[in-house]
Amino acid sequence: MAYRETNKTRKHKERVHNQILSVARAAVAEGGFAAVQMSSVAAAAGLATGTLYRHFPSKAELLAEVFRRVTKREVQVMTAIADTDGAAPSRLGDAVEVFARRALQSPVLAYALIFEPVDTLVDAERLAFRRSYAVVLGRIIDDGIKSGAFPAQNTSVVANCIVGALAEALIGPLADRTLTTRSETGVEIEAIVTFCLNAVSGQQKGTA
Amino acid sequence: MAYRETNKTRKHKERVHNQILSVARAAVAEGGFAAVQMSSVAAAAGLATGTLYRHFPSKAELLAEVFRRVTKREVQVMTAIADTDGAAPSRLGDAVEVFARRALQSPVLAYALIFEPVDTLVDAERLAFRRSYAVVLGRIIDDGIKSGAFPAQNTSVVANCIVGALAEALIGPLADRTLTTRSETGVEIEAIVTFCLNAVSGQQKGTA
DNA sequence: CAAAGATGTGAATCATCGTTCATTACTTGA
DNA sequence: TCAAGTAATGAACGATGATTCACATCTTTG
Repeated sequence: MAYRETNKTRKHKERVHNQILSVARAAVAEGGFAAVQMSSVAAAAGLATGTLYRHFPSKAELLAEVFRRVTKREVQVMTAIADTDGAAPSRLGDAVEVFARRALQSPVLAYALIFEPVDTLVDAERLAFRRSYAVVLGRIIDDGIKSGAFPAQNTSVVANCIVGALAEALIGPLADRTLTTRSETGVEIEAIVTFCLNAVSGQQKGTA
Repeated sequence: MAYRETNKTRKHKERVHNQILSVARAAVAEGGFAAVQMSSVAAAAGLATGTLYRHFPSKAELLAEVFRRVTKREVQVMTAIADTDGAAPSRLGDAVEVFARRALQSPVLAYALIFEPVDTLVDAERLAFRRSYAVVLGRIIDDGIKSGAFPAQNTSVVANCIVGALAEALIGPLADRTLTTRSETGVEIEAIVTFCLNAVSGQQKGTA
C-alpha cells in the first residue's frame, strides 16, 4: 500500500551511483586520492553532500570502490596479454610495454593506484592489485622457464622486482614527466623493456 | 647586566633539540610519517607541545630534518660501497645487498623514506635522496660499461629501475614482512641481487 | 489524492591536529 | 637578590573536512 522499489527507481539509483563513482574517479585522475573531497564530488555530481552517504557508507568505501573499478580493468588488460599464445619473452615485453604506455597516459591516476597511501581500505585493495600484476607476470615467466626461454629463477621475487622497476621508472618521483616527447617516451620504454627482459633471461647463477 | 647565552644553555638547547629529533625519528620508524603527531612527540620527549615550536618552526620542518638526518647516513653507506675499488659487478651486487639488508632491518622507516608522501618539504628531500641513490648506482654502472663488464645502456633509466625493483621487492608490499626467517631473507636477497645483475649485464640489444 | 516509504538536502556538528600565546619558571650577570 | 631576558607550558584557537540529521521532496500503490 505504498512505495515499492521499482524498475525505474532501481535504474535511477544505479545511475546516480555510477555518476558518483565516475566523478570521484575523475577527481582521482586529476589530483590523486588526497584531492578528493566529499563536498567537491557532490558538487561535481550535482548532488548534495549528504546524498553521497545514501550511496556509500563513507568516503573510504567510495574510494575503495573507485580503486576496485579502475584496477579491475587494468588487470584485465594485462591478463589478456599474458594469455596470448606467443613466446614468453615477447609476451613479457608486451606486458611491460603496455603497462608503461597506460601509466604514461594518465600518470596521476597511475601514481594514485600504485603508490599513494589513502587509508586501510584502499591500501588493502592496492596490495591485491600489485599482487595481481605480479601473478600475471609470474605466469609468463613460468611459461618461459618451462619452454626453456628463461633460466630457472625465483619467479615471485622476480615478478615483484619487475613491477617495482616499472613503477619507479615510470611514475616514481624520479620519473621525468617533463621531457616526454613522443620519441623520448619511446626510447625510455624501450630501455625499460630491455632491462626487464635482461633481468629475466640473464645467465648469472639462475636458480637464486 | 642580565641573561646571556652561555655554554651551559647552548648545550642544553642542543640536547633538547636532538632529543626531539630522536623521538620523532623513532615515531617515524614505528608508524611512518603519517603517525607522527606533535603532541605525541612532545609527550614522548617529556616536553609540552609548545616547546617543540621553540626548536622547529613547524611540523614540516621537523620532519624534513628527521628525513635529512636519516637519509644522510644511508647515502654515505652506499657511497662508501660505490667508492670501493673492486670490479663493477661485485660493487653493484654489494650495493644492492646492503640496501636490501638495511631496508629489511627497519621496513617501516625504509617505506617512509622511499615512498610515503608527507608534504612539499619532505617530498623535496625525498627527491634528492632518491636521486642520490640513482647517482651512486649510475656511477657503478658507468664504471662497468667503461671496463667492458656491462654492455652500453641507458644508465639513468636502469638505475631507476633498480631502485624500484629493490623498493618493491623489499618494502612495497609490506606484505610478508612477517615470514622472514633469517634464511628466507637470505634467499630473497640473493634473488634480488641476481635480478639486478642480470638486468645490467644482459645481452639483449644493449643500447636502448 | 493520501499514506508510506525512499531519497535528497545542506547547514550544523564533530573530530582531529597543528599552531599560538599569555603565563610561569628558569638563568644569568651585576 | 634583582632585573633582564629566555625557555617551557598547555589550554585555547583555528582550519579542515568528514559525517549527521531534521526536514523537504519525490515515487509508488491503493
